[in-house]
Amino acid sequence: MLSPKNIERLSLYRRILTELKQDGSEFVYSSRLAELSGGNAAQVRRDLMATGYSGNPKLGYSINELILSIDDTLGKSKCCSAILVGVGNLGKALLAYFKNQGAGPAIKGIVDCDKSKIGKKFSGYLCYSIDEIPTLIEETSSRVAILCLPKNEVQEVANKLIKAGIKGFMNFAPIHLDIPDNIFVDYIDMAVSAEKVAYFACRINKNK
Amino acid sequence: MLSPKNIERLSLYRRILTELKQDGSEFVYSSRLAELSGGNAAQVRRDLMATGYSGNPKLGYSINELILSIDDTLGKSKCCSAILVGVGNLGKALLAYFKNQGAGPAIKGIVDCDKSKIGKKFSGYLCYSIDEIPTLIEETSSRVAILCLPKNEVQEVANKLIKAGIKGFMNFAPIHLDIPDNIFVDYIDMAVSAEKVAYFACRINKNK
DNA sequence: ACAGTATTGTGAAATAAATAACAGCTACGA
DNA sequence: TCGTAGCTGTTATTTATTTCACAATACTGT
Ligand SMILES: NC(=O)c1ccc[n+]([C@@H]2O[C@H](COP(=O)([O-])OP(=O)(O)OC[C@H]3O[C@@H](n4cnc5c(N)ncnc54)[C@H](O)[C@@H]3O)[C@@H](O)[C@H]2O)c1
Ligand SMILES: NC(=O)c1ccc[n+]([C@@H]2O[C@H](COP(=O)([O-])OP(=O)(O)OC[C@H]3O[C@@H](n4cnc5c(N)ncnc54)[C@H](O)[C@@H]3O)[C@@H](O)[C@H]2O)c1
Repeated sequence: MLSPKNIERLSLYRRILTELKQDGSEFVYSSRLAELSGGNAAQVRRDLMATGYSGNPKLGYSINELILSIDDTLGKSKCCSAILVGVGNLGKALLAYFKNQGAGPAIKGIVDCDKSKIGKKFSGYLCYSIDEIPTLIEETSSRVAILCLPKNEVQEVANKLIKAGIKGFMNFAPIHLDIPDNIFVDYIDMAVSAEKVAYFACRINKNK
Repeated sequence: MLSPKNIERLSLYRRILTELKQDGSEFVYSSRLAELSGGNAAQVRRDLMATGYSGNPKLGYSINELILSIDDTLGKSKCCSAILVGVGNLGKALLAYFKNQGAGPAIKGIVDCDKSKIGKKFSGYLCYSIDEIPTLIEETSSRVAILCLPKNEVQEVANKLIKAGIKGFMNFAPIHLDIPDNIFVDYIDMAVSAEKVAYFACRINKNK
C-alpha cells in the first residue's frame, strides 16, 4: 500500500506530465521531473517504480505512458466523486477552483444549512439542504466530502456524512475530527501553515 | 532548530490551549492534548520540551504558562506581518478568514494587478497595485507573502517580492517556485490533497 | 509525615522517509 | 558494428520522525 506522501507526489507528477504533454514533449527524465516538482531524482524514480511503469534508460519516461500508468495507480479520478458542505466564502472559492480543473474527484453536489442558499445555484451547482445528504450521497455515489463549515458544526456534520457512506474528508475547519480510523481525513489548516511560514520567514538570515 | 512539523504542532497546541483556557481550564495533560490534536502523548511531551517549559508530574501543564512558552518559541505572531497578493476568489476568502482570527501573521496589505480592484477595499483592506509592492513591504515591514494568483504569474511576482524583502511564502498556486533556498515556501496544493483523499476513500474497506 | 499514584521528561528502540550509489541498459555517433 | 555517455531500477545507507518504556517527580489523602 502506498503512503499518503507517495500518492501526493504521484498526483503532482501527473499534473506536471499533463502540462509537459500540452507543451508538446514526449519524454521526460526523472531529473527534470524532480526539478519541476521540487524533489530529488532518486525519489522520483522510486515513486514511479510504484506504478509499475518502466522508463527507457536513454530516453527517460514516455509522458503518455507514464500518465496512463499513474492514472491506473491513483485510480481514474472519475471513479470517486465528492460533495462539498458549507457554501460560504471558502466553499464558493473551492467550487470555482475545482470546477475549472480536470483532476481530482469531481464535485457532484453541494450542501448548506442556510435556507437562503438552499435551492440556489453556485458555480452551476444546486445547493441542497443538510437533510438531503443521504439521498444526495446515494444518488451521486460520493465517497469524499469537502468540509467548509464553522468548526463547531463540523463534528456533527461529519458524523452524519459517515453514516451516509462518506469514507474520506478534506477538512478546512481548524479542529480535529473524532472519527473511526478507517475514515481518511486530510486536514488543511491554514492558520497553522501561516504561522509556520512566519516562523521560518522571521528566522531566515538571522540564525543562518 | 525546530523542524516544520514541530512548529506546526506547537501552533496547533497553542490554538487548542487557547480554547481550553476560554472554557475555564487551568491545567491539561499531554494525553488530553494528544486527543485534541490527533497525536500521541509522548510526542506532545517531546514537542513541548522544545519550548523549555516543564509541566507538573501530577497536575500536567499549566495552560497559561504553556501558552506563554509557546508564544515565546514561535515568536509572538505580531512580530511578523504579511501581504496577500491576488485578490480573487481564494484571496478574498482568505482575507475574511485571517481577519477574524487572532493567530498567525497579521495581513497588513493586499495587492492585485487588476485596475478595477486597485484602490478598492476588500474586508477593510485597501488594494494596492503591483508596482507599489516595494513601498508596501517596506512600510508594513512584511516578511511573509500569501500567493493567490494564477500559476503562470506566480514565479514572476515571487521574484519581485523576494527582491523587496519577503522571506516566506504561502503558495496556493499549483506550481513549484524556483527560488533561493533561504526563502521558505509552504505549498498548499488542494488538487493534490483532493486526489489523495479520493485515493484513500476509495480503498478503505476494500483492501482493509 | 509519608505512602501511593499517575504523570512528566527523556534516552533507547523502532519505524518511516529520503538520499546515495551503482550495476545494467539502450540509443546514438563513429 | 561497437563503444560510450548518460540514463533507469534498485539495493544499501543515512537521516528524520515517532513511539516505547521507565525512572524521577510532585500532589493527594490519610
Ligand atoms: N475563508 C477561508 O479562507 C478559510 C480558510 C481556512 C479555513 N477556513 C475554515 O473553513 C470553514 C468555513 O469558512 P468560511 O470562511 O467559508 O465561513 P463562512 O461563514 O463564510 O461559511 C460557512 C458556511 O457553512 C454553512 N453552515 C454552517 N453550519 C452548517 C451546517 N451545520 N451544515 C451545513 N452548512 C453549514 C453556513 O451557512 C455558511 O454558508 C471555517 O471552519 C473556517 O475556519 C476558512
Ligand atoms: N479558488 C480556490 O479555491 C483555489 C484553491 C486552490 C488553489 N487556488 C489557486 O489560487 C490561485 C488563485 O485562485 P483564484 O480562484 O482566487 O483565482 P482568481 O482568478 O479568482 O483570482 C486571481 C487574482 O489574481 C490577480 N492577478 C493575476 N495576475 C496578477 C499579477 N501578476 N499580480 C497581481 N495580481 C494578479 C487577478 O487580478 C485576480 O484578482 C490560482 O493559482 C489557483 O490555482 C485557488
